[in-house]
Amino acid sequence: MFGHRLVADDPIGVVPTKSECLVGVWSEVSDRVDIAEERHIHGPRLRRAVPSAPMRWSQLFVPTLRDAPNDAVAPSHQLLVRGGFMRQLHAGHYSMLPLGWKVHQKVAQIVREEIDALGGQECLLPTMHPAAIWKESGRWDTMGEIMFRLTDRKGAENALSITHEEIFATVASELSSYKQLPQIWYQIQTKFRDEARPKSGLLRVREFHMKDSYSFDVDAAGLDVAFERHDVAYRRIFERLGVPSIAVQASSGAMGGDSSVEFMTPSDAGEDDVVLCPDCGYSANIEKATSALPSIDDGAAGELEMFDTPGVRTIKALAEFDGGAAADHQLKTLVMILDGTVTLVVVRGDHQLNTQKLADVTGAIDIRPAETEETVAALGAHPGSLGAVNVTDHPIVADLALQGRVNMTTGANIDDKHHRGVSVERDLTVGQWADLREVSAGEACVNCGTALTIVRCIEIGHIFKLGTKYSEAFGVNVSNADGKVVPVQMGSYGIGIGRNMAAAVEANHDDKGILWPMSIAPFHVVITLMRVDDDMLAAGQTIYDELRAAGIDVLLDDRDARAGVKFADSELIGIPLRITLGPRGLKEGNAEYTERASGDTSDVPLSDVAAKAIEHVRAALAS
RNA sequence: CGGGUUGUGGCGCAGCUUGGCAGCGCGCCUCGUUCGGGACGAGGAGGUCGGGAGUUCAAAUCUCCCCAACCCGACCA
Repeated sequence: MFGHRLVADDPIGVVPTKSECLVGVWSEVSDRVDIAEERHIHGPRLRRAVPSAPMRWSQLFVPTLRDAPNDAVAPSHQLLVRGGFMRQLHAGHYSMLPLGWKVHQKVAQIVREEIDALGGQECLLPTMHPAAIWKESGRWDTMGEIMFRLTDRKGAENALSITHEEIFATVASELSSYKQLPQIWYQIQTKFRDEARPKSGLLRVREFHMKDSYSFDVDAAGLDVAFERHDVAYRRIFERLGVPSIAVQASSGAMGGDSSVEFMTPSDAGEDDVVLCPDCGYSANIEKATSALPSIDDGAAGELEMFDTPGVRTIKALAEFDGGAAADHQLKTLVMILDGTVTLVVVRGDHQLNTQKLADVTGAIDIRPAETEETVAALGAHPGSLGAVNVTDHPIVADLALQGRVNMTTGANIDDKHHRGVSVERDLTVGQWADLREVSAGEACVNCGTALTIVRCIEIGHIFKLGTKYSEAFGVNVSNADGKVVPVQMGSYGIGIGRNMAAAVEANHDDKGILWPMSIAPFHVVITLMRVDDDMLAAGQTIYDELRAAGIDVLLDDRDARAGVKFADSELIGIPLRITLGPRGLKEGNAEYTERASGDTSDVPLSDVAAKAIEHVRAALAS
């Protein structure tokens, strides 16, 4: 009775040694005697080498599932749930189970090592912030609904951390001299973002760990160095994580600042489109990408003329209409509401507006298409007959591709009537020219003319040159070498830990399960016992001890289960190496050595198998 | 926020049309036989059928309201 309570109540690792227990109690829990003896014999040495408790699958909580939950679609989502790495609490919030947390910590540790290597100093800042600090930068208002806000008992407003530019800037306001610079500070800490639509398991969540680092330099040249160092470190991180990465030009969005680079990994589960030139290497997020357009001969500018177009409501219909015009000779007029202001956005008939580009060039925060009633109120006509000709009471933003175009056709702001002979610069009061159109696959690269491709990607990291936006808001000033007080140049750099864990699965899986890279595998090696008897346990234990002593992360599959179950589980959870001990091989003095990724299997003498695995793991980790 | 789908034991599902004992497969527990690729037999445990209200002698099933999750879109660092 007492013995059973011990098993139920005591977590692995605090089991008393045999000598501390009453004789007889332990006979009821014989497997625990093995653990106790192991700790008794090897405890001190293991404690130094590997601080964690011995890992026996029979004692591990790894709730694997034979079927994926039906609401999981992305491979990483399915496999991380099926493999017992995590469970969902509610939309966008996941509980990390022992296996999942182990991987998460390994990912975080790789990131930590690489940021340390570039001179980063780890900190930990609060996750709850007073509203005042966000009001100081202006982002209390501009961040919108993405920020979780809560009110405390005194009625004071607070925010949960979405990012930490403001908070690090307040810390940095203690900097006073260029002699203290450069500084790079970072943390690996929880972020909360009230995403409109959490999805795909860990790929888009509302609560997650991020490594965010911040650089502080006296001048732009210093910022360039910090940025470049992060660029290099990030590439190394993704390489170590086994996640293929592409660095692309990106929109800075709500971060502000001069320029930013995103790191992307190709995946159907992603949410971003990346424009790539297969020839010269041009790469940009579609929110930023441009392309070269063939020139169009419009002939000589004609006169503005209104004509009847009964029932014509679309670009396509006008192109087919007798007396109409091809789509690339039409103007598409989009009525948008930018921060409450009705704005006409004009692009070529066959082009699509990219709203992020519109946001970037106008600085607008809240952008939405106008409702039909708003459109009619503003222009006097319904969608399908809209145009910007002679409109002066609303701002007009036009795409660069329309500069110099003449003889264009567009809606006349009277239902069932259009204008032809439109000279864009003559007939439209364009307040702002900007690159607004979204690149399509097959268009020519701006650098080399090669046809561009578009690839779906997951954003796995993002680095920003912030400049002085936050240092000016928070008074982060230092004296430079000339004795002049200048605002510090800041950069910020983010990697989502859980998202990279998921991205690693997206990039490394097969029909049987996950193929973890050695660097972040929950265990490097699993020792699979085909039968759980004394001989087998003893043989497994010997190899286990050897691997543990070498610092290898090893799991002993001592479960009383059939071979197929053990094989399938170890393949599902993706342990890179498997040492199988079976009665046949044992009789001959051999173990079976299997690589998860290739499936290659060979017989290895029992006396050599641990050494082979150690060498294998070390080689994999060193690369 | 708009559109769509789905909520029934831990996971996967049937039952709902036509109201009438809450079922199946996997998993779990016990015993036995097995044991190198997700065994077999026997016995067992486990469910306020997402929640509330209503209709009815009777609701998983019909009606109304609400909630949640997922997918597409919008949005997004």
